[in-house]
This record gives sequence, structure tokens and C-alpha cells, in this order.
Amino acid sequence: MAKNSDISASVIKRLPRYYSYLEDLIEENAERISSKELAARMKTTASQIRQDLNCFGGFGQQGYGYNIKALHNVIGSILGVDKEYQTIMIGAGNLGKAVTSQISFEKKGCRLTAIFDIDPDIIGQTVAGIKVLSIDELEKFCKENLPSIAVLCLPKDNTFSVAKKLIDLGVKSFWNFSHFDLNLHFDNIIVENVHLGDSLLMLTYKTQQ
Amino acid sequence: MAKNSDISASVIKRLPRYYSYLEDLIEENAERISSKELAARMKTTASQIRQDLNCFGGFGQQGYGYNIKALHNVIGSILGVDKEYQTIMIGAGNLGKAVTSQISFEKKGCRLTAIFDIDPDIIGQTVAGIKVLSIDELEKFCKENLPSIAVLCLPKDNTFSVAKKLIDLGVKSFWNFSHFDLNLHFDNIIVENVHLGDSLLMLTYKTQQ
DNA sequence: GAATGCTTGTTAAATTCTTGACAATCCCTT
DNA sequence: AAGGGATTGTCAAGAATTTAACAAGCATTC
Repeated sequence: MAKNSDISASVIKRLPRYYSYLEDLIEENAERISSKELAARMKTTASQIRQDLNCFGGFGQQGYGYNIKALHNVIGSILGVDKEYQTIMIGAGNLGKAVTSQISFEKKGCRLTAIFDIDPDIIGQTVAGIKVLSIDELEKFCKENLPSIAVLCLPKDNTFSVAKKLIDLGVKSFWNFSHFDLNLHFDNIIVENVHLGDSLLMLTYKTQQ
Repeated sequence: MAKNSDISASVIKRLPRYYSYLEDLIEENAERISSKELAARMKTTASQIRQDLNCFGGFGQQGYGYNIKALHNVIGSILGVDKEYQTIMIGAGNLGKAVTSQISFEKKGCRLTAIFDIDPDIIGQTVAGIKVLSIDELEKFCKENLPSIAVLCLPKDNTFSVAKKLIDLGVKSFWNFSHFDLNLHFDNIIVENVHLGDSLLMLTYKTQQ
């Protein structure tokens, strides 16, 4: 069994997919699944699934397959959803609201506790049960609650300065929805840039083929 | 020069990234860029950029680099943004609104002409200058306007039946934001499933490492 | 409880992808 | 107009990834 840090990026990228399909299977009350069956659902190969899962140890049983709940738990724990990362969102425009209500932060180990905005019309609104605070309260809030993840849903121009401020306040990881790549030159700061538009371009590409 | 259909998926997936960085460069009024410089910005290697671009023919010049606008145009045309795909959106909740206002459909060869919803409170609203119509008008609209792309921002349970209906009405491609994989068993129907949550899981994974 | 049939973990081969290297060639300066 | 410097296109080596194959082992049936 390899150490986690030896796992290739290609494998890691597939883990959330497995996780999601296993969640569906749990909802369907299925108990077990074979690599063959899962591969058919996911449109991949059984070989790849077995190879991937084996990076983390043998969870399956010959002649039986994989126990869905157990495998779901293991992958979840590899991905870190059993943690409790304090999470904040910056920006409560359309995008911030959509992300807040669409994503199950709780299920992913993220406790979304505050949303900040600069627009007086938006401050005070409630999104998915969370009140939108003024950006002026950001510093105080961070000092008291020490969030480690920040979701950035604000205009391009402000993103960089807000991110820098948040790093000073102890934020370690950024989920960036501004449509440019946030490139912070700090060690140990983790950024995931979301490229929403890219997949539409993939669609137009495939559509014309 | 290889035929487009020979281009590997890995290369294609990087094209939207190049496209986006070139757009930034145009905004900065830069005229030319070398593979080395672009690689530094994008945190990749010059070799890969040259290899990728060469799949489509030699756009660069020795000793000079690449003309930014020309390259932007070429990649855009490879991706199909010079088409005019009639596009509709189904679902004008938080997510539909966010996607409508966040994505530059026009810039990507997609003409978003109508949004449909089932909720009487939402029907009649205007999102990014487009009026939200009742889902009851969907059939009539499609027969008159023949959209080829549909963006699906509606609840999981309704997605499949709506998609099937749209296929009957001539829609060829789907950009699916429902958080499960839309798996249509039809030939020539193209689906891009957006997995928003996956990148948050990647973030929690990296954060715990 | 033995036999049959599945399905895994694992190995090795095949394929694909990435990187490094360099000749060819174009720009730019003088 | 010639020479120096830069940068491409391309080839080939090296890595990484994916696929195929199969022995080992468990479940299920009879």
C-alpha cells in the first residue's frame, strides 16, 4: 500500500467521481457493487477502478465485490470529508448564492458559517440559512473563528486583494470562482480555481465535430 | 498536421485554458508571447505548449513567438466559438441565474435566447436582460427557434425527462449542472456534466495533506 | 462440504503523454 | 546587409497511465 503522497494526480481526480457514484448507490439502497458494474455506470473500465482503489488498500472481496457504504467511507476519509474545516464565503451575488445553496458543504467536511458582501442591499439577506455580513466585519470574524477555507465569488478586480488579506488572517485554502486563475505566491497556500466556462467550450468543440 | 479528430483529449482539455490566458493578454494589450513566457504564467512547460499548438499547425515564428490575437482566433475557431449556437436555459433558480450572468455565452459562440422555469414567482423576471418564460412555452419556442444547446439548471428529478423532451425537439447538446451525470442513451447527443463539488473535494484533499 | 462461478488484487504489456534537446529559421540590431 | 540572439517545430527518449490477463480466494449453490 502506497503512501498517500505517492498517489498520482490522475487517480486523485477520479476519487470525487467514485464518491459521488457511491452516494447514488447508497440512495438506491444497494449494498454491494463489482468493479465491472460500477465501470458500466461510470463509463470507464473495471480494470481502472480496481487499479485506482488498490492504491489505498484492498477494500473488495473476491467473488463479492465492494461493500458500498464501507468504500464510500474510505474514499470520503481519503478526501478529507471527515474533517470540519471552518469555511467562509466572500461575495453573495448570484454566484455566491448559487454556490451556497447548491453545494453540500457539510457533506464535504466544510462548515460554512459566514457570508460576506460589500453591497448594502445584499448585507442582511439570508442565504441557505446563513446571514450575509458586511465585509467590514470580516477581520473581526476571522480573528474569532479562524476559518481555514474561503470561497471566493467576487469580481475579478477585488479577488487578489481580498485573498491576500485573508491569508494574513490565517486562511489556508481558496476555492476561487472568479474567472481568472488566482496565483498566490505563498507557500502552503492551496488554491482551486474553478473554470466554469471551460466545459462550455468543450461542449461547443464536441458539438461542431 | 493531424486531422482534428486525431487530437488527443488531453490536448483538447488544455485549449480552453490557453484561450483564457490569451484573452487576459489581449486585455493587457500585449502583442506577442513566447511559449516560455506563457508557460511561466500558466505554470506549465514551454515544451508542452509548443507540442499542443503544433497539433493544429505552426502558428508561431522563430525568434518572435506567437501573435496573441492570431493565436486567440485560431484556438477560438478550433473550439467552435465562431459558430452561433442557439442556446436555451432550463431553470432560473439561483444556479440558473448565476450561470446566466456569470458566463459570457456570446463570447463562446452560444446565443442564449430564452430561459424557462416552472415557478410562477420566477416566470416573468429578467435575468441578464433575458425574460424568464414558462416551461409551458418550451415546445412552441423550440419549434420556432430550433435551439441546439440546452443548459440544465434544474432539480435532479426533472432533469432526465426534460432532456428527453428536448431531444425530441431537436436539441443536440446539453450542459448539465444537476449534480448527477446525465446519461442519455442516444447517438450523436453530446453531454457535458459539470461537477462543481468535485473541485471542493480536491481542495479538502489537498488541505489535509 | 465440495464444486462452480465470480471478482478481486496484482503483474506485465501496451499505449499515451510529457519532457528535453536541437537544427532550422526568423527577428532585430548595428 | 550581415551577424547574433531568440524561439519555434519536431523528433526521440523517458514517464506515466491505461488496459489486459490471470492466479488466488471468496461466495453461493447443490
